[in-house]
Amino acid sequence: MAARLDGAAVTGTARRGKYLWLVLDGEDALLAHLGMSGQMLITSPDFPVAAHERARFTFTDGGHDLRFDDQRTFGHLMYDEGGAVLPSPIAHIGRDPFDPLFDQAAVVARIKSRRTGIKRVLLDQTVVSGIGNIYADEALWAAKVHGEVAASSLSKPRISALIDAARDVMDAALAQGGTSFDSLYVDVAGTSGYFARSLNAYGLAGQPCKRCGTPIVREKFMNRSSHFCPVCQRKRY
DNA sequence: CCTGAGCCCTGGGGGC
DNA sequence: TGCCCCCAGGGCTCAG
Repeated sequence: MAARLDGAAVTGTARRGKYLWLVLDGEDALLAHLGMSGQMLITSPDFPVAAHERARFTFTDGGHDLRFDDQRTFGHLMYDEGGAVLPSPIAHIGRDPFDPLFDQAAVVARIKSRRTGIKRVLLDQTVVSGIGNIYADEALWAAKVHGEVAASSLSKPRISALIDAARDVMDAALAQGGTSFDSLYVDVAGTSGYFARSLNAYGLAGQPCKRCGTPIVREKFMNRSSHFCPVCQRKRY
């Protein structure tokens, strides 16, 4: 990878869902996924080496380095030849709700065709990308939908409203720099976001629902957690 | 097809 | 203090 990157020019940046890539010489891609704990940091060259620095990119036009830090190593970097427009390893990843070509009617129809639980579908990155565990819980809370409801049992307008809720909550989170619980979650300057203060369900087990006062419930789900209001978010309605 | 389980890792926090 | 267990913005593969 280092050999192929040597002398390459970064001519653009792109993203699809949770994947991001640097366009190299207009043709190739340096593809990255941050996993759970990855960070892309733009730093001064004399900035100290972090405990979990995995890669460092230096530039000939002076100024800053680009560093990839990752504590848990669930993140990864890949060089993809010819991947400038869409790297081949992520061809199966669906467009995210911020993509200008995101076809909401088509996504709604595809979700409607699934009989599994709606939260599982929201997290399926081949259907709609970019939604993770936090924003799935927040979108479900906002749209008053229980995550275990069969996707096929929801009406198309309700599914569409759920996607709108996911887009809205991610938009609001972006405006505040994201959801940071600790120093693992930072932007390229190492700054934490403030959206954790605005959460309505995620991580709030036992605390009163901000709509109805009923304590938020936490349940195990796919080796993770789901948080929801047992009154606002009905399994049947 | 769909689903759940397991796994890839490190580190922080709580209970004993 | 040490030890153990649980937990963490994710996603892949595999068996059934």
